[in-house]
Amino acid sequence: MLDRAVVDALFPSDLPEPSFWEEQYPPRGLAEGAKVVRLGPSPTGFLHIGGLYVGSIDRDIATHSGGSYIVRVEDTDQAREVPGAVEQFNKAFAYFGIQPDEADSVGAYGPYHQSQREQIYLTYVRELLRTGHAYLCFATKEELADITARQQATKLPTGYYGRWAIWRDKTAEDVQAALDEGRPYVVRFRSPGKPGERTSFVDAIRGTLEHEANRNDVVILKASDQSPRLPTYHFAHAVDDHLMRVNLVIRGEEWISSVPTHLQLFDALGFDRVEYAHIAPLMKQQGGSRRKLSKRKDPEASVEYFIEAGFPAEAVQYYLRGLVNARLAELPLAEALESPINLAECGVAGPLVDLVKLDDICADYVATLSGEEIIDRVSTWAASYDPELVTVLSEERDVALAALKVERGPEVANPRKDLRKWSDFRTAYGFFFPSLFPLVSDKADERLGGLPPELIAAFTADFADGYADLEDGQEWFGQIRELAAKHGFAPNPKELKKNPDAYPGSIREAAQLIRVALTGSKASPDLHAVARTLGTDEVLRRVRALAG
RNA sequence: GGCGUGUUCGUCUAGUGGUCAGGACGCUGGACUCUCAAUCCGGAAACACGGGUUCGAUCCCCGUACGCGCUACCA
Repeated sequence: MLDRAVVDALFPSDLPEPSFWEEQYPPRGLAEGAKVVRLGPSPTGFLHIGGLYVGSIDRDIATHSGGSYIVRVEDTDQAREVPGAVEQFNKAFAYFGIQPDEADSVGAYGPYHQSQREQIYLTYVRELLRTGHAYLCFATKEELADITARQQATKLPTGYYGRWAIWRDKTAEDVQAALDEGRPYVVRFRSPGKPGERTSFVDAIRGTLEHEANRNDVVILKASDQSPRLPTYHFAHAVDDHLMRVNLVIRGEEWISSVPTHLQLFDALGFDRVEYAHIAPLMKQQGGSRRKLSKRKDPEASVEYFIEAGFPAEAVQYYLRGLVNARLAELPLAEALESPINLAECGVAGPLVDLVKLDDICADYVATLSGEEIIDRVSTWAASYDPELVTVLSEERDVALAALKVERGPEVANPRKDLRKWSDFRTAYGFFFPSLFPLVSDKADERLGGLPPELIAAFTADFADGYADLEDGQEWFGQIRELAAKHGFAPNPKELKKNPDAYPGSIREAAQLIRVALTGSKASPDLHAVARTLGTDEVLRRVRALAG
């Protein structure tokens, strides 16, 4: 063990003692059962959907227990940091309405960026060094690589432990000599783990878990020749979660294997242990098997994907909460968003993200919205992603409202479900706006179903010439019915089926001509309603374009 | 390799020592219908495998297989 004087000389002379930080960040005095939780995103790119997933669990637990939800940016790997990532995170969380109680400049337990907590970490590193729970390691990258290679060659567990921990028991003289040479070093934790020893701990989701005790002398403070001098995740977790008075750590299940290390660290530092809850990761189907959603390979792994496409935040939240607790998926949306998440009910296997199911949920959700609400939401989305649409919506709000009245609204028993996300609006309802509608004039257009051009021309011309803007739906459609008969279409699909060669098509195909002419689509809301909304002039303009 | 963790219809899952193993999405047949969507009625579809324990196991125990994770001065 190094002399205290030697240890202290490695640190700034004005570095505070642990008691200083303990007083600065006192216990919170919260009510019994209140959970203080935190999310620790790394600013290495866009927010992963898993971050949103765990963040919504954190937010929920903190809210329902009367605790606090902290976002602490874990930027200890400065090399991997991506500029602007933190802003992206904030934007993404804001979109989904998951706001922390403490983050950045808000909260008494900050700073909330690990890179700004150097002094705090150094205090505790010095403390571990003073008490012999940690030591200086001057091993080079080459030496470490060599150790790993030899361990692998002899099928030994890899790591810095036992006889492989070459600096663990060096004499004070050797350390001093290396120091005098100015060699860079890291600080390693002196693990108390014994060979064969096992530890167990309770996970709030999985119950009692057993694991080999940690024997690795993990690095707790990175290289001495870097500034700022930052800790590894393990050490930062112990120090930050203690000082921020976090009492429940909710994180991905990839951390389960590290818990024995974390427990040793908490003990060595004299901190009370925290409760853990390890969440199964969101998965992705890959051929016959499944794997973790990857930001690089899967666009839907990034929260950006959902924001850009304009998925309704509530629907995504609802879907995610249903994955967390299946019980919530059975509840109506509003109730499910209110009903508390229960950690004990969390699944232990990683669920597959099912975009098709999400679509279904979104369609159901949007169907409950009023036309006004939809226009507002679409406009908000389009402000960032479809500027032309914003202009159209604001200049022709009345048209948009009329369009969204067709087979929609509170008085309609079974509203249309053709809107899943805000970006669907243009394709589903864009045709209502003359400025967004390209006329259909090519009779060979595949949307017209391959009918003979002369027939198309004759039928549509006839329709336009005799068109009456009738109020009654049946009467209005009578026009198509009569013309269909006149031009030789079968009166109904069954008749056509019986005698396929006798007709060019059934009334379906005939109606479809008008539909495509008016909407440019093979699928649209009720034709009569569309025509009434468009107005006679516009109907004639569109039909005549096809008549040629 | 070692350690950990997981495995019920295609997917999300409910569930129990004796159940016709339930629901939802998707798929599919039909009804309705001018189309699409919606809606309604129906259908196919699962306890990973092998041993135990037991009168009986999807459920309890042990293996095996497979998936995932950790085994970094990444988190």
